[in-house]
Amino acid sequence: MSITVYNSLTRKKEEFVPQTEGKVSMYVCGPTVYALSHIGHARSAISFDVIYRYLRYCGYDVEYARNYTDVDDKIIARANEEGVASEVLAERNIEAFDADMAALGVELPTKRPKATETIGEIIEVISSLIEKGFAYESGGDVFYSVRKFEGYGKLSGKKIDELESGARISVNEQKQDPLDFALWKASKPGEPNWESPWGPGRPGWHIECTAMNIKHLGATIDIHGGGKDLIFPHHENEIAQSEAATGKAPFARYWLHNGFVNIEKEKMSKSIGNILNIRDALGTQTYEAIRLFLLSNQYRSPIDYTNDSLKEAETAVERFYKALDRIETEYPATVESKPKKSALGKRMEPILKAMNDDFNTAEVFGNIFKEVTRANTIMDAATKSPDKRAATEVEVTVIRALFKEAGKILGTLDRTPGDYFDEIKSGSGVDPDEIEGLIAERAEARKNKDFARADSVRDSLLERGIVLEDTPTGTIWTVKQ
RNA sequence: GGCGGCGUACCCAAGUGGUUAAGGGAGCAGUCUGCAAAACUGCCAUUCAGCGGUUCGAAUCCGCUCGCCGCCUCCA
Repeated sequence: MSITVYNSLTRKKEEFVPQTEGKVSMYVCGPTVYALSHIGHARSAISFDVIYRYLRYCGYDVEYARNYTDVDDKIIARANEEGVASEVLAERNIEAFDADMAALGVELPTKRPKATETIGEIIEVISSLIEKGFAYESGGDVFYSVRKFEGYGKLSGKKIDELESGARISVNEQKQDPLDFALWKASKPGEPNWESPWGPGRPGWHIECTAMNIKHLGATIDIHGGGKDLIFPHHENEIAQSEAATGKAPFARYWLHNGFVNIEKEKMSKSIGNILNIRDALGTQTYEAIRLFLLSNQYRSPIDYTNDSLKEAETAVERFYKALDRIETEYPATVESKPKKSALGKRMEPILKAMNDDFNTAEVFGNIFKEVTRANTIMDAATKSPDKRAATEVEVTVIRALFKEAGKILGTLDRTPGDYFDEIKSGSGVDPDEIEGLIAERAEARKNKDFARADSVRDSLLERGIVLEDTPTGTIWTVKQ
């Protein structure tokens, strides 16, 4: 079975064949660290995290680089507003980003280069572009001459002449052509700067990705990812820089782009003031629910983040963990025993088939929840007819193993039920001892057939969002969000 | 204006040429329960924005119409 991916460059699904058998090189544009990361960064990171996880699951040796752009106009502007050095601001936001990613269950890429650690390579690439006639120096700045690169526009489908007629490009006297973009910017007083053949300055926006790609992954990489908005101009310019500098095409063999996250049907933007930071989102729901929600949509489609849809996702996560908890409680042997490989393989087939089709995680969840229903159904049947217990144990062993496999791929539904429910309970701020005490009181009342008293305990707990469930093995409680 | 995309049930959403159109949430009814909750069962799109066309056969391909969105400027 092979993986099929939608390639933005060709605008169609293609079979994924890495340039070196068994190995994959992948680069994803990371954040420009001028502020806290928002839910859109989370979507990009999680989408490519799942791709990274799945490629390794399929046995590939994956070199995965995700950069930090830590020198940039916005960082400088923000640092000036706050009255701190731009290095300090950048470092602080890198730490925050790393913490957010960890909280979302995003695995660490194999490489996490910073632009400021790549200045030497950036200068080399720019020098080579000047030598080859693709770039020119002008008053301490260096610009890329867009018209010199024949394939300009091939990723975004734009034509240079049409871009030219668009009046929105600012005119800069230093440029030979308004479409040319900066590779190197001469520094103004007080700005971070590095020595270069063109005087002190700093890199332009697109060149750092080219340099980091070449340095860490080589002239031609397998997968290049990022948000859809980066297609133009960022990725278009990366192609122009990289292919011109190395003389090798394609720069990236497969271009993958994730869709945007809207908030309550509106685009996130500073002017609307509806930017949802990752840490705020994590304050109201678990990482499992956030990931399940984001991965319930095809990664290329836009997605609408609403309070209701996140609540629904959390309910679905709860349903999953309840079933897993029931399997492990009623069939404790499943925790230790392993299913037959062939049986698990057969059950995994639809999930792998979905993943192989451009990482269709939504369909994977469909399969997981089908298995949830099936597990509950056969366990119900075995409770009624104990002679079915042995066969049921074999089946739920397979299902539990399937859940674990899927959890590894998706990075959600991958904890123990205990850990999940503990987080929900501790996040609610209620005192477990108090609840347990009330449950004991209610149990006593029920034993004495004092149902009025038992129900009043239950009702008062329900008002606080605590739901009691009487099971054969005792009363359990959960917190409703 | 140029380029790209979307429109599937009450809501979210998968399915992109061929058995009964996944799954989640909500709702209704039943089983279970002291009553609940949870779980299970059944019901909930003869139909996929509309209209034409191609085909033995289309939600899936083509054309047109309507509606919505993104990019073209910093942006994940």
